[in-house]
Amino acid sequence: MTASTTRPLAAKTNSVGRPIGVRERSAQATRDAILRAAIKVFAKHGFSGGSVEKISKAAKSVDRMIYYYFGNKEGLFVAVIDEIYRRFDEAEAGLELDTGDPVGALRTMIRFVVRYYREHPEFVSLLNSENLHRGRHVGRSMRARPHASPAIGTTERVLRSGIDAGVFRADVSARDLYLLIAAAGYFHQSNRFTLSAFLGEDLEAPAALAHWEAFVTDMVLRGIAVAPRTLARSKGNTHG
Amino acid sequence: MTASTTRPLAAKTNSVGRPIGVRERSAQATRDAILRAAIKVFAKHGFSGGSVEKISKAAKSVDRMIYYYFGNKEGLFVAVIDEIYRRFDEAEAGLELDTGDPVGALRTMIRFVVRYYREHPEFVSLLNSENLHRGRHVGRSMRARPHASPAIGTTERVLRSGIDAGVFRADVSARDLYLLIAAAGYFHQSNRFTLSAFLGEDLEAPAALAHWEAFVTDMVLRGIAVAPRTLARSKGNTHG
Amino acid sequence: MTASTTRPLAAKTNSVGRPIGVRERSAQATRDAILRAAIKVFAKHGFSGGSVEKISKAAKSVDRMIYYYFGNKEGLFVAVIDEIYRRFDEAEAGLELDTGDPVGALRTMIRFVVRYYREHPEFVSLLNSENLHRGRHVGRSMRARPHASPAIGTTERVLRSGIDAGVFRADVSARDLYLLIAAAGYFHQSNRFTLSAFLGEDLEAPAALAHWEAFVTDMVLRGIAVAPRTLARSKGNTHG
Amino acid sequence: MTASTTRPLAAKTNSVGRPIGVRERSAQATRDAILRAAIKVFAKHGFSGGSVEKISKAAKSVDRMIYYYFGNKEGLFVAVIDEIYRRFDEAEAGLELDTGDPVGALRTMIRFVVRYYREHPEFVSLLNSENLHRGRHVGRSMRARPHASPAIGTTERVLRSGIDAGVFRADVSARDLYLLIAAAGYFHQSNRFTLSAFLGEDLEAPAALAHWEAFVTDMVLRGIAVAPRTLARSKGNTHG
DNA sequence: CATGAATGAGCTTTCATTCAT
DNA sequence: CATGAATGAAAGCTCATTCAT
Repeated sequence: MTASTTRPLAAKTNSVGRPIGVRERSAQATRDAILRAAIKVFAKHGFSGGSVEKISKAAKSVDRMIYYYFGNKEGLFVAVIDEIYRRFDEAEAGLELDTGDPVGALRTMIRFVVRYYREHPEFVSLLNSENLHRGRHVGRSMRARPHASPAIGTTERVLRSGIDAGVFRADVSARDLYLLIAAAGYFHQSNRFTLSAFLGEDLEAPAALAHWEAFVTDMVLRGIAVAPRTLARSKGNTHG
Repeated sequence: MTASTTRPLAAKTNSVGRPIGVRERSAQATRDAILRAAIKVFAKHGFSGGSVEKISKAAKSVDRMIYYYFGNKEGLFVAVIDEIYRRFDEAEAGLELDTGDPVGALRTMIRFVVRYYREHPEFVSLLNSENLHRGRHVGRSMRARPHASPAIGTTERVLRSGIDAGVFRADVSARDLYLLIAAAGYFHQSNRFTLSAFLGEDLEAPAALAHWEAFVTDMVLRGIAVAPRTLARSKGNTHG
Repeated sequence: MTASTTRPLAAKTNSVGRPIGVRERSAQATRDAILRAAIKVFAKHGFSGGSVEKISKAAKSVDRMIYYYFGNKEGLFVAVIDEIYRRFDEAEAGLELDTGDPVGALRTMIRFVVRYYREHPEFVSLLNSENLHRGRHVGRSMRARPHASPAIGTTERVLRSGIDAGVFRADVSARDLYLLIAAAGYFHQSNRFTLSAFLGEDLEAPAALAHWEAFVTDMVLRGIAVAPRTLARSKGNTHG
Repeated sequence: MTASTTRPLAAKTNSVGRPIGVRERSAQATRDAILRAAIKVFAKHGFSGGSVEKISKAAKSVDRMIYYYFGNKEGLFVAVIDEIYRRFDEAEAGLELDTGDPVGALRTMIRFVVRYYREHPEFVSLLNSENLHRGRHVGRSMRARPHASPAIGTTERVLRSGIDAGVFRADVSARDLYLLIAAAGYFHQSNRFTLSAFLGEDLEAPAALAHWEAFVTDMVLRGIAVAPRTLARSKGNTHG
């Protein structure tokens, strides 16, 4: 079909060449397809770079449907942020932690976080986009959400079990602990490209990930272990 | 090594060494103004969102000059990435570390990194943008740069002095150590908006920063301290 | 065969055959106005010189609509080429030729070609533009078109009738004959400005056209006439 | 050299990377290089599409020099038109024609014209550009030139020798004859792309050219041959 | 419920050209 | 004689969005 047909080129569908199943698709399916496409596109190009057209094309729908279901581009982005948090919470809820083994449970926890970021690069990328926009959208979707994150609750339980068992220090907050774990996993994934250039090695290699996971686990466990003698609190306390 | 790496913006001679005339200095000033404006605008809006017009306006110049000096938007972004790395390296080089006091030196190092990110949000934001684009630009400016970063070199020296003094473990690499410190500082700054919503508290408050810096310092120092008894290596080794 | 080839601009139904509403007719009208304006503007300024803005203004529309209906400037040019060929074929199809009078029919044919070029300078100019661009666009619209042109088919019929009547040579191909006629008409029109300067006379004057038409007709008829003695085949054959 | 150097990217030369010989080149050599480059670029892209930058780059010089030597883009185009006519006249002047053999001389003449166009596509293309612009530039360069073209003078001599020898008709003007020959050669070359699509065969193939040259020669010679009985002058005079 | 048509503002980039030595 | 710096205008094109059924 050439440019000289009656139908405009920019139209995504027409009565002859419409992508299969668009009309037949239920409303919910269309909405879902758009949401999924938006996650991909926004993750790849950012909020500004992810155009409405790219998304509608990726969803095999048309621009107009985005406005129909999400109001506007920003509304769609809010839905995207909401959805990726939902997915993360869902995955986290599936974690099986043995509180009878606090160290093992913490290892599992660390492994989960580090790997979740790695396996869901769109989560990391989208959070970066959201932070670029100063959290403008997250406020809108988080309002209905309990402020304390489930993940911190989980960390809290693990930490407490360790304290109770006498293997973890009592003066560490779950919040701080979780943030440090998240930071380690997040940074390694989020900055993998600049770091790879910076370090001259490929952080995406599986071995690099395994090494990092082991290192982080080691450092965190040492950091919260009950220490026979406190070394680090003040400068020069144990030596000299 | 590129020209802007070796020659700071304030350079007073041109590439042939001839003393600069009025016109030429204004040329350099125009270029510098554009670069500085670009850093601000790209940091605030990302690469896609940071329009050429916004930049030229902020630089009190015109669009055309950006193409004259940097070829295109992407060339400007490359120059921006180059410049922010240069600034970081420069700041890092100014660090005065007493290798006679390894713990103190490491504290200083951590404080520097955490605070640099906090005080240079554009650095963090721009690195995020660059990673969104899969490091497309960093390769162009980093190619001539020695792979090992100065910061890791510094970390290496501090770490070694501690090992020599018998206070730091010998089985930790400077690379890993530096990455963990960077991760902690970076994540706290980069994700401050989503984390603030997530945690229901303002991570930008000075107290929040001080708390985080103290926590990270504590955890890192404990993590690399020589431990009388190894606790964390394998699950349930000392306590079961 | 493309839509605009089969369906003239005045088509009153859309591609699904549904009678058109007010809005849809206006859509078709917009598209037609753009196409007509594009023919004029591209003919006058060439492809590069014919700006999208000039066209949209001439069509009393806006730039954006050109992209809506034709994708981009090149797509519009493809549609233009398509349309002018369609018009030529249409005009040619309207020719009434008496095969009972081969010489007369050929005269008519020559007159038609020479005058069509003269009366449709945009056709000539646009073909020149298309050839400047190495036929990049014609391929896109011609692919579905039968390779032999209708005009050559017509020439073939006239030629054969003359051969059958014993007045035209049998060893001349319709293709070559048509090309020579076209060349004569085309060149006189296409190069009228440089030729006018070159010859010091105005080729656009009606008398100049009439003279040229007569000369070409005479030369062509002599060229294909059955000759009692072959004169021109080889150098010095009959007259030495 | 990266974008962050002091020198602008858009500059074509600088003190380090200047193309060899630019400064050392004599003024005349620079002018010639620009003129040659302009011929190529204008021939390929037309007047509008041939940008000053493309030309200066192709000439391994800088934009500014074009203004220095030719005033502006239009002045350069005038010089280009002037130059290609000069070259054609020069080539034509080199033709050796035996007036003792009028038919052979005319064959040579036809061969020269057809082949010159083929071997100098830039000539054809540039004349098309000039005609697109309604001969705006040719007037400026032709003013000093004698109006009658050398080629027509040559044709005149050949024609007269044939008339004197009794082999060519006396009622054909050199002007008309030359125009027909030129038309045939020009059209075949100029429109080779659209014709190739139109006819479904490649007019650029050497065989196609040879065939065309033979056909044109045959038709022209038949057309101007003294005919024992006039056939073509008026409709139906010899038949029926 | 769904969609074709339309749009104004903005985007990045290139244009031919002049300024000021 | 030659050239680096600068520039306003315009180029082609994409943007998110609304209109009108």
